[in-house]
Amino acid sequence: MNSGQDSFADRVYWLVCQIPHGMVTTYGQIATYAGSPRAARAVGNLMRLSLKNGRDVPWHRVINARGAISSKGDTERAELQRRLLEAEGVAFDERGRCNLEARRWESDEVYWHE
DNA sequence: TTAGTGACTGCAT
DNA sequence: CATGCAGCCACTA
Repeated sequence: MNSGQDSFADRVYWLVCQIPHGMVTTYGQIATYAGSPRAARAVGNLMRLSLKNGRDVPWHRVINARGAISSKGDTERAELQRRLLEAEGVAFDERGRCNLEARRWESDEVYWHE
């Protein structure tokens, strides 16, 4: 769909913007759709940068593969992320995990392929 | 060009 | 289950 001109970061941002309200997806999933299955960690970094740079993307809809919110020290952001998701109807249990099975968003089209 | 960074992940314990 | 850890990767300075 896109000419290979765009960077990994561009594809990631585009994909995250496709996640519907009330749905979530994982770093690994975005990385896979963006064409680099093992770059989940890099996706996390990009989400961090997007927030820092005030990019207009629903970064809060991206969580880890265990269905939880990755805090890694930034409890402040983690709580905000949880509030934003709960406001969209995504519930978290006592262990801080949501029903990924039911809430996971999956792209309905093959966006990127080499 | 290179080394440092970290919102990840799967597997072993 | 929960923890720990090594492997992986794109972005930055």
